[in-house]
Amino acid sequence: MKYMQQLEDLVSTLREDGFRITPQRVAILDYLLKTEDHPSAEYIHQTVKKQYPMVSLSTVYKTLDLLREKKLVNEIEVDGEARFDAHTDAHINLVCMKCGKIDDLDEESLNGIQNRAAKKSKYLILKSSFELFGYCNNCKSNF
Amino acid sequence: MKYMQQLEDLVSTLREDGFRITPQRVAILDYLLKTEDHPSAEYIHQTVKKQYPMVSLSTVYKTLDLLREKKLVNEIEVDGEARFDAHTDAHINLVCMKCGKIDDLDEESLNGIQNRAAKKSKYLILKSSFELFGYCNNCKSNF
DNA sequence: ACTTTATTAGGAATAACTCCTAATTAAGTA
DNA sequence: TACTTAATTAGGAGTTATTCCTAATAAAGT
Repeated sequence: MKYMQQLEDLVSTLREDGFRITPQRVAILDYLLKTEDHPSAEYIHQTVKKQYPMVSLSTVYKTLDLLREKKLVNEIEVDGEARFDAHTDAHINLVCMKCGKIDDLDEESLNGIQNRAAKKSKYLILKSSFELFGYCNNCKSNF
Repeated sequence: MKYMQQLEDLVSTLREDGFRITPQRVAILDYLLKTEDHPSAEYIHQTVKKQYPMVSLSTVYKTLDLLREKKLVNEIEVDGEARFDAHTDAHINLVCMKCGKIDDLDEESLNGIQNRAAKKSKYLILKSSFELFGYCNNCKSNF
């Protein structure tokens, strides 16, 4: 399996940086690598608890902070809630305002736009976020 | 002044849709049209209170809801807080992670990207949000 | 001026997230 | 393998932006 390799790599990265490898951290990373969802912290907590009942919500938040800082996961804010995802290169997030799902869409031109914007504005860009909100193919039918 | 005309137009739009024109609503719209900032609800409240001391924070929120629904203002979420702006066509928001300011940058290609994404994904797109986070020209020097 | 009904003020409630601290445990060392 | 120590965790309390609730107010049509 591909994600097993990814998991090992990410764990090594953390270990090399002096972070401890705890079952909680591995479980969260493991879930994020496997899923296509863009789960919230709460949802990650509920899911990971099935395997590791003792994991606390505050540990989920702390772990997500760590993974975000190390750029191992991406965070977007939707409807007052953070949603996470292991897809870390620039892409478009399609957010369904009805069912709440988020789809990723690769778009090559984003990097160009980002570079041009950095040059024009003289900002030092550290992170980008491109979101389109609407109704997904399923949900738009029900109107 | 240009914004006076804009204000009259927006007020007419609201009135024609059957909404009442209250001093609170006018004050909030007026401020949003005049400013280059991307103020939070709290900041709008503080500012508008200087002119109309009796305006309440909950009215600010309700008015912003209304203006957002009517697409007269745009909302972006930054750092767990909503920020508002009367610039309603698709553009890039440059967010300084140090001083918190937000600059707008027009970018013609966004509409194309948006249309392509809609076609590919089969989403019905209702709103878009393009943000670049980093340090502005002033703040990046201090590192 | 009168009436109706949308709107407001103010505060209580909510929810996502952060902060705090004692207990635990990863991982280096002997 | 036992020991050490400092990072990490669990759990709950605290914070903060936002929403919700309701009696009082006022916009605007008659």
